[in-house]
Amino acid sequence: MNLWWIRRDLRLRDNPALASALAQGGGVVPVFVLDDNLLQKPAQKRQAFLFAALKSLESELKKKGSGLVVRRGDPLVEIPGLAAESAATHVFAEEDYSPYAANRDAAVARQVNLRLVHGLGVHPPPAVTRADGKPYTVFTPFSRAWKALPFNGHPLPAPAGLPPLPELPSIDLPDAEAPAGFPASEDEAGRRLEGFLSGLVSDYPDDRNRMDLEGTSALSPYLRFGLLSARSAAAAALQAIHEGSPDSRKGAEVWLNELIWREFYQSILYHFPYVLGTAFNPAFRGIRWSGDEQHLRAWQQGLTGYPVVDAGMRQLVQTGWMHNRARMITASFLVKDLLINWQEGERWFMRHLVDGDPAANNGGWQWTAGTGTDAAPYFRIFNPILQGKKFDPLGAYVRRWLPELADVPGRYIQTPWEMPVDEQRAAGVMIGQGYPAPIVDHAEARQRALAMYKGKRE
DNA sequence: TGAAATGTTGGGGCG
DNA sequence: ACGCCCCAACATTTC
Repeated sequence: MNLWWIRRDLRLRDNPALASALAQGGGVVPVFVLDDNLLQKPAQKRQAFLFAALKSLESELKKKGSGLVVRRGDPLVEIPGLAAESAATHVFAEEDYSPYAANRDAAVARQVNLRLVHGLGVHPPPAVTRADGKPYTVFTPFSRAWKALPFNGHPLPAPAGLPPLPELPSIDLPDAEAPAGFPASEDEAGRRLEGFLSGLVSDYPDDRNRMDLEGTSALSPYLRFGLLSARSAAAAALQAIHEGSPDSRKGAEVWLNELIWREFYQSILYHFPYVLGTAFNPAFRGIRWSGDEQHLRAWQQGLTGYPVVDAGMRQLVQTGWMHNRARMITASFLVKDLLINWQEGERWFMRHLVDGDPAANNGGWQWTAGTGTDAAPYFRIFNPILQGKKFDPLGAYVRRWLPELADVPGRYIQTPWEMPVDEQRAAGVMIGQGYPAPIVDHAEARQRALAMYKGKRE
């Protein structure tokens, strides 16, 4: 008997861990451990997505003649325990590169015959390194090396049937509904991928930045929990690049780059696990960040007075997802305008994002803060007003998430504090009451940030 | 995957 | 006709 220990590979298609367990012969027990260490962390929407996805996976497993064993507790106890109960000789699992996962797996491997199989990304981190074996710390050369590696582009099919599941104790999955807008099934992930690559992708290079449109693939939660494999996504992108129309070819090229960014940050976390605790670049470790609790709370609640920032933050808390452009704008605002430690933002995002992934989230925050690999230069400071005008030209995104500004005329939608009082009255919102005045002046904040960072540089 | 400050150019109004 | 000024539009530099 073998265990297929499921962690963030909730799929039957293109699942190398499952395929290896099947190839081993002698039967497979699919198991998921509800890890108390992880479930303690506040991340309601993400957990709801996970539970719903598990429910869906369980029913797919049953259709194939198997089932799912669910345990709750510490994997260091539960996995060896189940291996003993089921007389399993091997435990197969998809390798996960976060420090927590790596330590957990090393500890489990001391007790059972654990076979870690690569499947989280397209290429395992050690495969994408420089000629001297050292990791890349700049994206462009990393992506060049990534693209140069052989990739056959043929994801594994789902197994036609599975060996029956022996009688084993299992607990019920927690009841949870997937967050609105993200039905949690492998089929849904496949449909989205196909739909995206046959439609939206041709306008992706421009539309992906438009916060008022749905121009992105919205696949992040599915990739996060492996309802869709990175290999399947990359294979489909490459197919569009080779066979699509000129527009969809270009779009797929840009989108593939986003997949590579994901893998770049996985590789960074693999090679430099300390980034979860401190700045990648030592020059920026001594910064004295602001401890202004009111500013932090205003940012978290979407009450900064800058409409695009607030729209993004409310979209996050209400839906568990935020448009990528808005992620950059809100992150820049926390770090550069409020001078609050990027780690506060990292934590808040992890708490609310359905797609929250330590590697990508940390990479994104350190990029914004200018403290990371291939980071934005410290003087790159987003102007929330200009960003709003450029990427939400009609103000539709702002109005959608800030109902109190619904009737503000277009010329003031990114700068409502400039509205004359009679216009405020006409729009049904008084600045300072129904919607806050800006909590900082962006021009002043920019000067403060430049001075602060300049002092810290080298 | 930035924005502001500064520099340059050229058309048009005007005496 | 000509020179001057203003300023929009674009380019380059700087943070």
